[in-house]
Amino acid sequence: MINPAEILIIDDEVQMRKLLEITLQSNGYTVTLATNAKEGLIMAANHPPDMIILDLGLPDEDGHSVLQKLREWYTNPILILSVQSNEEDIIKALDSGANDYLTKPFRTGELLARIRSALRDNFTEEKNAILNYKDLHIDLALRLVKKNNELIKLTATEYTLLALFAKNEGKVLTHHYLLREVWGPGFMNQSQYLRVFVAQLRKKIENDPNRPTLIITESGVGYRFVAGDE
Amino acid sequence: MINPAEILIIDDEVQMRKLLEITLQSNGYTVTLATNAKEGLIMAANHPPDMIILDLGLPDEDGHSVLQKLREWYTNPILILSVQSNEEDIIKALDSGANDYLTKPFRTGELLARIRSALRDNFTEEKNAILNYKDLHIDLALRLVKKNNELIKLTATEYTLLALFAKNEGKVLTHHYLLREVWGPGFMNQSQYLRVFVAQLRKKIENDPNRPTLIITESGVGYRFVAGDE
DNA sequence: TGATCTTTATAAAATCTTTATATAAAAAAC
DNA sequence: GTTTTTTATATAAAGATTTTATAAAGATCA
Repeated sequence: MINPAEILIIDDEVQMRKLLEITLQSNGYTVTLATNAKEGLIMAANHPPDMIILDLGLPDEDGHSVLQKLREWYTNPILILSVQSNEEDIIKALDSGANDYLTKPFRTGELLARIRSALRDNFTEEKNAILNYKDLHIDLALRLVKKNNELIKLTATEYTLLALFAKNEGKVLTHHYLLREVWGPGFMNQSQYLRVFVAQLRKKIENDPNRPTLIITESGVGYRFVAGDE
Repeated sequence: MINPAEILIIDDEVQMRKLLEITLQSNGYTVTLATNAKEGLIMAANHPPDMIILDLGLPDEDGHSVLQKLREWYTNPILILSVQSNEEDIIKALDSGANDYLTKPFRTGELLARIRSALRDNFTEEKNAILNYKDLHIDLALRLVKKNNELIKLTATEYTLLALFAKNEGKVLTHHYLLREVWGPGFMNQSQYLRVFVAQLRKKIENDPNRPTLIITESGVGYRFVAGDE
């Protein structure tokens, strides 16, 4: 995961908070903690996390009420933790907008799996990367390239090549590597393809195609996409 | 609920099937039944439901394997039912793309609440939906399309395709994706269907079908529906 | 029967591949 | 160090191929 998901935990028990914090952090998540309903609502509002884990048994306010207040505006997943295992509580929580409901004590592995499941949809799409280099914008989700806010029309191959460059900003990519990734393993000695398509890309994205600043030639090796100025 | 959600149940036990069928039907869902893995996969492919309830203990194929095969193309919620309550099974299923996991015996009310929760996200989109692009109005609830306030007559397939485009405004949708969503996974290389129906749609919704501005061709990749000008 | 979907045929457009040639960079020779 | 030779790169443009658009005929379904 490139950007670790941020998870807000709202729970009043010290031990449970500690357990969750350690478990989630050691699995790569960024964790923020709230010890009661009021604090939790404020923290969620100030800096909306990617997911909330909410204990229903809070000292200062009924958990169901907290859930409802959150759902008035918060759209990311909410997972409920509770000692209550009676059906009414579960139904009420799920119908108030909770995405999942786990009863304490729970198994850590299962909790983590349910978190992954809940985050899966929201996370694959959202943080899907819009790359910005100088006046060049590459939206990988929309498959769109803009220069100075003007749409640039690229063919399928040109786009694949540019996206590959942009995802490896700063790195030298060898001819072999580029040919294999874009055209397939059977084309690894068709260096001429690469020259033709790099020239076409430069014509479309460079300010002065004769003096390229984005796609740099590394003679005898390959090409390098750079964002740094000059 | 205006259009009742269609739920496919894949379970080999007669009693369980009957219980689920009656419970779900009496709650307004449309239910289809499969008694084994093979049948379930075929039914899901032929007519993709809004949700699948999958029993992991099927006689003819391992449930985890069925889940993986479904997730290769099926994007709506999948809820797992199983007698297995061991952690490995739960984690494996959730990480393979299941949205929820319930162990038998389960409480009916909780099952229904979890179904509502799973369907909620997928279904709320459809309710609120009147999409306006330029002089084009698409009412997803009423299945109506207007251009310059005049009703446009679309066939079922044309409408499904246009609605899919409109829901993904700006994104490039690949041939495979469009064919799978509109015709089903068995039609993924019938690109000609797509060309025929895109041409028909353009004739009906574009100002100048020869110079389309709404449905843009991305040669070699797919099509893109755009609302932004030019 | 009439509407819709599927298939076939063909023209047009877009893209990819190849060729040719000019230019630039690196290596070798002096 | 300078010049020559060799090798690598850039680019336009022609040719080949693939992809797309569209009409229209045939099949299917209610």
